Amino acid sequence: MQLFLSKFKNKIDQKGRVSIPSQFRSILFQDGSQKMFCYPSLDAEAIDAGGNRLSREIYALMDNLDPYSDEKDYLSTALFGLSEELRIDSDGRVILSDALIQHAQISDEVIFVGLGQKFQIWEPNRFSNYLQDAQKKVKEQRLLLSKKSKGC
Amino acid sequence: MQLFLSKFKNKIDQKGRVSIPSQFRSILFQDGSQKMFCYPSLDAEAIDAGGNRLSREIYALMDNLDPYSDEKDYLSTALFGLSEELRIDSDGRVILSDALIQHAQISDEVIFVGLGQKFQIWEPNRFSNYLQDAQKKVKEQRLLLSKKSKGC
DNA sequence: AGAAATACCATGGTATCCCATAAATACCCA
DNA sequence: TGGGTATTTATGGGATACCATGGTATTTCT
Repeated sequence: MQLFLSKFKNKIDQKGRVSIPSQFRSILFQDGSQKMFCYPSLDAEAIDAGGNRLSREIYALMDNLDPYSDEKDYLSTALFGLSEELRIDSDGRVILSDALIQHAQISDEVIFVGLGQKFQIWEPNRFSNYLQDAQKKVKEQRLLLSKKSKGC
Repeated sequence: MQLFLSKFKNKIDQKGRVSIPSQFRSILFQDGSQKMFCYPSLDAEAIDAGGNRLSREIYALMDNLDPYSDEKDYLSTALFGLSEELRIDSDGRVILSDALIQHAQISDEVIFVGLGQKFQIWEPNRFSNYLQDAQKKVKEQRLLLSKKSKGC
C-alpha cells in the first residue's frame, strides 16, 4: 500500500490548471481512478484530497452514523455536499473549483502535503504557519511518549 | 538483524547526488526497498534516515492515534508531510531534497553516522561540534556520578 | 457566437540511466 | 607471506526520459 508522503509546491496557471505531483498521481492511478476526490478540510483552511480509498473511507464513515441524527445531517452536508471528483487531464492536471479555492484562500501557488492515506492542498504561507504549530505539537507529543516509556 | 554502524564522509556532486555508503546500502536493500526513508531530525540539524523498518515504525506510531483528532492531523502533517522516500539510483546514490539540505545546512559534503536501527546525515563541521558537546556532557555526567558516590 | 472545458503540442529544467575512471579493498596463488 | 590481479566503491560526465508548465487548437454546451 502506497502512502502519500512529502510535500510539493506547484503553480496554478491562467486557466486554473495545476499539476498533481507525479508521485501522488501514480498513487491515484494505482487505485483505479482518473479522478481526484476532494473536499474542504473540516478544521483547516485547506483542501483534503485523495483517490478511491479516501472516498470509500468517507462513505463508510457515513454508514456508521445514526441515520436520523443531527450529526449525520451535518456531516453529510459538510462532506458530501461539498466534495467533488475532479477530472485529471492527460497531462496530470486538475482545475480546482472556485469553492475550494476560496475555502483554502489559494491564489497562484499551492503546496501538496502528503498525509499518508490522503493529502492536503494549501496556500503556501498558510501552510508554513500551520506547519510550525504542527512541529511544536510533535515535540510535545514526543516528550509524552518518552515519559511513558521511561515510566518505571 | 544488521545494524547501521560507523561513519562515512561522502561528497555531493554538481547534480546533487551523493553515494550511500555501501555498508548502509546493503542493509537498506536487505529489507526489500530501493528507497531511503528520511525526514528532518526532530532535535538536531541533521537528517534521520533508514529503510522499511524505520518507516514502518513511524507509520505504526500514527495508527495508534484517533483518526479524526486534531492531534492526528498535526502529527501526520509533521511526520508524513516532512518525510520522503528517496529513490536510490542504479549506482547507489540519492538526491537530497532542498528541504532536507536546508534543515541540515548541507553544502557539498556529508557524513553518514550509524545509529543502529537508523542513521543520520550531517554537515561535517556541525557533526564534529555536536560530537564535542556530547563528549563534554558525558564527562560532566561522570564527575557528577563520582561525587555522588563519594558522598555516601 | 461566446465561454468554458478538453485535447494536443512545445519547451526548459531536472532526474535517471548508463558508462568511464581512479582509488580502495578483497582475493588468490605461487 | 607477499605480490599481483580482480572486484567493489565513490565519483564524474554524457545521453535520455520524465515532469511541470505554458501555449494553441478543437470540442462542447448554453
